[in-house]
Amino acid sequence: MKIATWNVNSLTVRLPQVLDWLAANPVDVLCLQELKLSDDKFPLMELQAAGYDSAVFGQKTYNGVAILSRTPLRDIAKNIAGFPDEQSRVIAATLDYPGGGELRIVNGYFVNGQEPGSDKFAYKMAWLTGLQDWLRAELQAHPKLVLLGDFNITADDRDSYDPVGLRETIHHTSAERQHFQALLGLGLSDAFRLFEQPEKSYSWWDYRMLGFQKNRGLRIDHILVSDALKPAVTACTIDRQPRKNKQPSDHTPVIVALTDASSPAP
DNA sequence: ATGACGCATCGAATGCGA
Repeated sequence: MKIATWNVNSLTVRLPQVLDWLAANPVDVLCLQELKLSDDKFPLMELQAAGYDSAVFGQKTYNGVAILSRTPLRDIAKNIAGFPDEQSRVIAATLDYPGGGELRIVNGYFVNGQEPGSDKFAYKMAWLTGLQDWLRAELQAHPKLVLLGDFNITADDRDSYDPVGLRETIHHTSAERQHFQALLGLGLSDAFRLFEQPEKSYSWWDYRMLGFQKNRGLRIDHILVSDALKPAVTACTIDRQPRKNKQPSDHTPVIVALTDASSPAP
């Protein structure tokens, strides 16, 4: 099965591209971030016609997340239990795992943080701590779990086009990277780094200054798989194609492939 | 240090993203 994440930067603008992408890439699950629309504006029917059930946690103007799935979603949870939040940043759901048992999907639009030392950065730190505490329990309840989305964190220097020039700036600070490592410490693995990857692989490029054309990007969209799922991961790739569209999102999809069998292939 | 680009907000200029 295949699971993907994509920050679409306004689903209103990007819906045609999402439908085109799903037609060309019929993944089982697609997690979206930055819907920038309220639940009543969510294109439920269009996605249903494309074969996807949706769990939605929208918000007007900012944030907003959704999980699209070819099979029914249940036990939908919104935001981080125990961390009161005005902003719609997390949605979780459970589905049947083709190999047996069930699979928990946790889709997050992590806080940007703007600038170290700012109030927004403090919010990012608190949010990350809240996420970690909640995920510990989620992993207990759901051993087969995928945490994915727009993390707004580069895991290490390989994830940045300019790790030296941008050292300790937003998305590059040690504080953020320590939080990323803490998530791995819960029993999660960065699926992308389980495989050999091209150098300078990124998932986001600034709209300005020909960022994409010059490949001045960051890898900040991640897919983390739990220990129970790790043996089943067969590939993790970034699809740069949608970034070449007219009127693209500044992010592009990341996809993970899992074997359908509950035990790894020989 | 600022702006560059795109999206959202009622109607223009500003906030925000990363």
